[in-house]
Amino acid sequence: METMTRSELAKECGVNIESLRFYEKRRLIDPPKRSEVGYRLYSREDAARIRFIQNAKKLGFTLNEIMELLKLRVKKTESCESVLAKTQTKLDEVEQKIKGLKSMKKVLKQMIHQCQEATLTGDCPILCSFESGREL
Amino acid sequence: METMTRSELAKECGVNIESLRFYEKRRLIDPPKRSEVGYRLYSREDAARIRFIQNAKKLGFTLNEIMELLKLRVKKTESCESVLAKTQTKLDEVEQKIKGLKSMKKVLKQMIHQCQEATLTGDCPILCSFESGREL
DNA sequence: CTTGACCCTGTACTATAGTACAGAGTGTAT
DNA sequence: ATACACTCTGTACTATAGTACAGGGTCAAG
Repeated sequence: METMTRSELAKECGVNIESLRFYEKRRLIDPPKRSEVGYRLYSREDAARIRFIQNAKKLGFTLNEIMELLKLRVKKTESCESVLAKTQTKLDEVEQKIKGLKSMKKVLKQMIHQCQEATLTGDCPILCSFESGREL
Repeated sequence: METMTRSELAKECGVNIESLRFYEKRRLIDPPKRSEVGYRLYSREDAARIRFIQNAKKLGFTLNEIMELLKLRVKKTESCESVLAKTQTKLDEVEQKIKGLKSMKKVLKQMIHQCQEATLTGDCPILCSFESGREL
């Protein structure tokens, strides 16, 4: 089975080499197998997981939230209903985020439109139409 | 003109009272007017700005990014082209985030579907179909 | 057989975004 | 007039998410 060293994995995923140890400590990735002298040997799956973490981070999830997402992995020990409920909760969160971003997108487009029409009023469209919702 | 004290604004926007001072220091809000003895007097506009900051934070923007968003406010001193370009950049970022979240949404929906079909394979759909993109 | 590039552990430092607290002044309610 | 709730400033502490470094071991090339 193909394995990677720490620096290989770090390079492939574009993360700092120390972050791998950090994610291991934070239990976002399982402790990898070790070579005879104790070198970490990462698998393709570890690489996938690291990439997932990077992506989720860019989408504004915290490491704790990412852990929850990863734990949605279907474990035979857990009831289907429980996984279903948690997944639905995450789905709702994601949909809320999309909604918020779409509203921000609308405002930015509006600004571009206004700008192109050269109607420089000094008003701030971003504030004007994005301030509303208290809960996102 | 209607004004608010620090605690009133904090309560209205659901933020910690100290965060207001913090945002002022970080120049995310303008220093508010002061009463004769030096008490901060916030305007409706300050409240809108604080709500905007809260919303943008929930969408995964850092305070620096939020500052940039707020600076898109059309200033007469700045050329229309410059504002246009910056706004377009922000728009692209927002669209990338939406794309990423939609892909995550798809996976979560897939999981719910799989769960309902009771096909508990032990595979992790989240990892399987979200690992791919290196750049988001 | 040593030199350089890698690996190990533990610990310390950094940036971001708050949050809390001390010591002092203000404002009003009884 | 004195409690109490609020404000001010400055400074210190916290959590999150890394990032760097010291002191040591490993390994492959020359």
